[in-house]
Amino acid sequence: MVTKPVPSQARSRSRREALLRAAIGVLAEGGSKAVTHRAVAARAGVPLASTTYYFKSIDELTEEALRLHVTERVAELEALTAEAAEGGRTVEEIALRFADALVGRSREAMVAQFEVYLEASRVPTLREPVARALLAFEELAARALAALGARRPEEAALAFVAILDGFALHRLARPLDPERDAALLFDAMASLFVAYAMDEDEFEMWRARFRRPLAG
Amino acid sequence: MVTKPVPSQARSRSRREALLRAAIGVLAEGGSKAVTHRAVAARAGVPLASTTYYFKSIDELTEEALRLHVTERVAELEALTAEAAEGGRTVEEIALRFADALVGRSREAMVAQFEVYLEASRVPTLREPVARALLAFEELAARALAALGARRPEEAALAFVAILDGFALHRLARPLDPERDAALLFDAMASLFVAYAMDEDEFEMWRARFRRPLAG
DNA sequence: TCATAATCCGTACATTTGTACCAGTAATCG
DNA sequence: CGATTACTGGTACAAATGTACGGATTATGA
Repeated sequence: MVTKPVPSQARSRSRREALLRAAIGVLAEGGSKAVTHRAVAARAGVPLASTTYYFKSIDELTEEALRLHVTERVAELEALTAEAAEGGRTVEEIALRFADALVGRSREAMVAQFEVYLEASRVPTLREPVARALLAFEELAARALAALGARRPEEAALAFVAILDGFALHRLARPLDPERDAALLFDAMASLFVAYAMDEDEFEMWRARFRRPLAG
Repeated sequence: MVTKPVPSQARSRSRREALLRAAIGVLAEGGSKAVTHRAVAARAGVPLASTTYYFKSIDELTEEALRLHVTERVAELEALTAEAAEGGRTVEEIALRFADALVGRSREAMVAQFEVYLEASRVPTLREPVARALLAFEELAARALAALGARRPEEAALAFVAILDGFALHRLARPLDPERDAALLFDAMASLFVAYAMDEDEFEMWRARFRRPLAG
């Protein structure tokens, strides 16, 4: 049994998946130190031995769970991208949908996503799916920005995704009033829209104001 | 020995601190599951028993290490805030210093900071120092923005800190070319500056462009 | 200087955890 | 239907880990 094949029986496949989802849940609740065979098995409602039957080690289980999580994220986002491309919506609407898809998830899902980011900085195998996920996020933003004639839409897209993740991370670390938080995020997104929609000359003109020294 | 007092001897205090710093290092390298008594003691170069002598449990050790980390961060930032308030600098210079202080740290320090954010979403004791740290970051940004006559400087500051942390998080998860990354971040910060420096009316005028529907 | 408290550190031990084992059951395929 | 394979799940056990213990050493203060 050098490499474990994908289970052939339906019930078995669903068990395997249940284990992966349980692992995400445990991770979000208690952090990576809480992800043990026993905790995952208990949450998935399967016997302990199932975990070692389906996965070579606990690390492999965790890693595959994280991969599944980002892969599903990408699929969602790709569906949304296709929908946005149909046209007939305002940028603001798209921005809201976009923010919601990226950052309007359950606390659990957001914690898991950020755990993936951090884990990717340590585990090379996770970098590729994480990079794909970020790219999918950015592509959606870039598409909307390009349709608007924004300056450097691909680069602006990086800024959008960054500010969304930044807000989400801060919200986890320091919860604010949800309505205020949403309003602030929306305002920040609108601001980015405005600045990136200018052409280079216009932008440079505004920017010159910030090259002057400040009075203390 | 219900509560452990602060050590009275100098050597002892420095050992205790060495343990806390070692814990941060271990955490950044291997995640929270790597933070064990033995790993921390080995990294700090002290015997295993020191860890239980100074700390009631491994969780307490971890938590205090994280608290120390954010507290030091706040102190750095407060020093920088004072320096920025002296005047005679351009906003761009301040922005660069600000970005550097927040996000230009070692990979290790950044990973640790984000681990704190996630841990704060689970451990209530961490919320207060994390909130103080975020506030310190935001205050520095708000001060510069206010000096510039920016619209709603406190709210704009939230956006700045969010975009900085977002970029930093993405950089960890998916390293880009460092020069390109820095240029993108700088451009994004400049864009936010521009948008938040407009007055409400001007901003609304620009924003109207984004209320129109998009062509697919 | 002496007594008392603080600190040190090797070691022991119970608990938790990862992982292997294997007898049994269910599915699959010829 | 029979045999072969896939899966199940209880249990065992070695390794890692958290934590306690207690005697040796060092600082502190009267």
